[in-house]
Amino acid sequence: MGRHSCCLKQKLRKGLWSPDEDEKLFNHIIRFGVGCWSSVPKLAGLQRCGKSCRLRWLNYLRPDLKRGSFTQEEEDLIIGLHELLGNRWSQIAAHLPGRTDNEIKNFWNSSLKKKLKQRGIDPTTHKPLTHVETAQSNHNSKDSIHDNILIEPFFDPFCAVGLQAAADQAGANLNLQEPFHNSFITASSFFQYGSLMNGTENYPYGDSSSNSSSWTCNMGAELQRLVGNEALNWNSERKMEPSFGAQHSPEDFTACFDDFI
DNA sequence: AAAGTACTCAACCGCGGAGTG
DNA sequence: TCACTCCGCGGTTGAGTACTT
Repeated sequence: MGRHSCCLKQKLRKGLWSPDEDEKLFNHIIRFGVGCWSSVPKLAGLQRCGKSCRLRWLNYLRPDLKRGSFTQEEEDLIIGLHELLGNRWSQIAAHLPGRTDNEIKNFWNSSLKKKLKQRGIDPTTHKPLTHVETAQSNHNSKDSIHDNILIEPFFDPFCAVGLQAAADQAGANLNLQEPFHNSFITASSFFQYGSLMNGTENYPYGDSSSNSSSWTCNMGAELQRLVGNEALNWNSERKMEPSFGAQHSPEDFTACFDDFI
């Protein structure tokens, strides 16, 4: 097995993506879709391997990404799903529209694990820690001052995403996320939401005024509904569909894209 | 103000599974 | 069945930034 063959080639760039590279990749996928990831770098004129392009697209450039800090509802959902699914980040992400597995994984490792320890809960087993472990955890941990800091997008190909982040920051119930999604779905049918959206479109997302505690009270039943047989039948696991399908025309996307800029 | 420490998050790495010839 | 390629996932790393001393 070993290293991916595309990474063995010389002169491939690594590290952070430049805005120019982002633009090339974004424009290429707008026009032609993904197709074969291994051919994307060459066709897009990038000195990157296909894996790198895929990761950049999925974690940053995808227009359906939700930006900004995690809401209390999302936080509760992640904790509940983690209890059921463990470190299956892609499956957890499938239940959080607009969030990536990488984003959730980072959030879990940097913030949620500590929060659970502070509450006396073992983040691995979700069971109460021993008194010694709890005391140790409380002694070593501090409240993260970043918990309420909004992550501002640097390069946001869709300004609506930034608007949603602003709404989140202000705590206003502007619910920009929904029209954002609906426009993509109804105006162009461009995205293949597949399992990502099925069964999740009725979430109380975007309703920042909703009562967090009451939502949490219903979380057990909600999780059962969401996860359903997945938690019990690992053989039936679903995978996220690619965001782009070859059947969509560039014009569809461009028209849709223009609505948002 | 400077140095040290802690934290975040984008990106990479390595592995396993699926598909194909 | 085997060899190979490609894709996707989870774990890990390291640069940049924020915070503390």
